[in-house]
Amino acid sequence: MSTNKVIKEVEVYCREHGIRFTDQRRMALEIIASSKKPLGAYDVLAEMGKEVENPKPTTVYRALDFLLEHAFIHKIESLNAFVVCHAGHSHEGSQFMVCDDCGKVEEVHLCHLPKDLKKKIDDTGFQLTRWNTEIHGTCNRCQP
Amino acid sequence: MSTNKVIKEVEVYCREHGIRFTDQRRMALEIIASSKKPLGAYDVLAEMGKEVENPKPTTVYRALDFLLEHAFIHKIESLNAFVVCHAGHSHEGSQFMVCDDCGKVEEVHLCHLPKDLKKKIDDTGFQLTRWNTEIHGTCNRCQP
DNA sequence: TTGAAACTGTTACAATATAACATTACATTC
DNA sequence: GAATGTAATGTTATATTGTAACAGTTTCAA
Repeated sequence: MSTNKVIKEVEVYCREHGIRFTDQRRMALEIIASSKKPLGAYDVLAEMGKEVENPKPTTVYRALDFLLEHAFIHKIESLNAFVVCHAGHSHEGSQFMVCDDCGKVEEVHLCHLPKDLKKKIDDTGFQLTRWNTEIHGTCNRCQP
Repeated sequence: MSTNKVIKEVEVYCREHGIRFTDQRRMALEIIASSKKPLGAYDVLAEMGKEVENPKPTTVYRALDFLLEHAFIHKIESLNAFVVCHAGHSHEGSQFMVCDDCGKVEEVHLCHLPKDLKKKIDDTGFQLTRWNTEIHGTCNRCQP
């Protein structure tokens, strides 16, 4: 999905939900959506620095928090890095394939937990709010 | 499982596999195994500081790297913290329930990926080496 | 017993993330 | 359109997490 399309969709979503999609937030999302690989917060910061004068970490983290909160982006915890969400719908869980060779990440859209895991969780009385699976390995293109 | 039992098992495993279970490694493992909650690297460092003179981050991270490599401990990526592994066998994937209230973490021992996810991965030609699922929510005890 | 590999010591620093408080913009109501 | 409350931003400083680089020591096996 093109960066423009992502931005447009988020724009619409925000308008419809009375959420403020400010310049900083838009800029951060554009940067992340344009990248082929997950970006760290300080990568985003550096990119923002090309457009505005001397942005601060706080600024970036605030924008990231906003984007995460509304699931416009996801955090890849094992990389401390962020990717745009292409799901087009909200979901409480995510799954990613992370290539340790080229660094690219692909989201797997099976937005559900396996039955036996769900059962085990329910059996313990655990009330889940969100979950995340990160699968490391080597992608198709990077194999010998 | 008691800390002592963990240590004993790891001792045996290391002896049988010709791996060196040094004092620093033992100390780090004892500290993590004794904790009811995941510990950050600097928590471990602080604990080590009670037993030896002024340990350094490098020391802790080396011990942690060793313990992770042999899967005696796991890293909870979303917390930057470490827990002992109670599986008693090696496994390429882990699943954790993380209580955002009390901070306790429980490992779920369903050491396999769901079929449909495995299929999707295989279909893309991705070669997986390891995976990790972190489930956040509220544990039984912390619910109203 | 010696040579290679693994482990440890030490110093410095890089990378990631947050706290605290002041200021500005925005939307609502009077 | 002025007053007011909330959300967003600006600014400074600092906390937390993690590595690099190189020297010294221990261990184990040939």
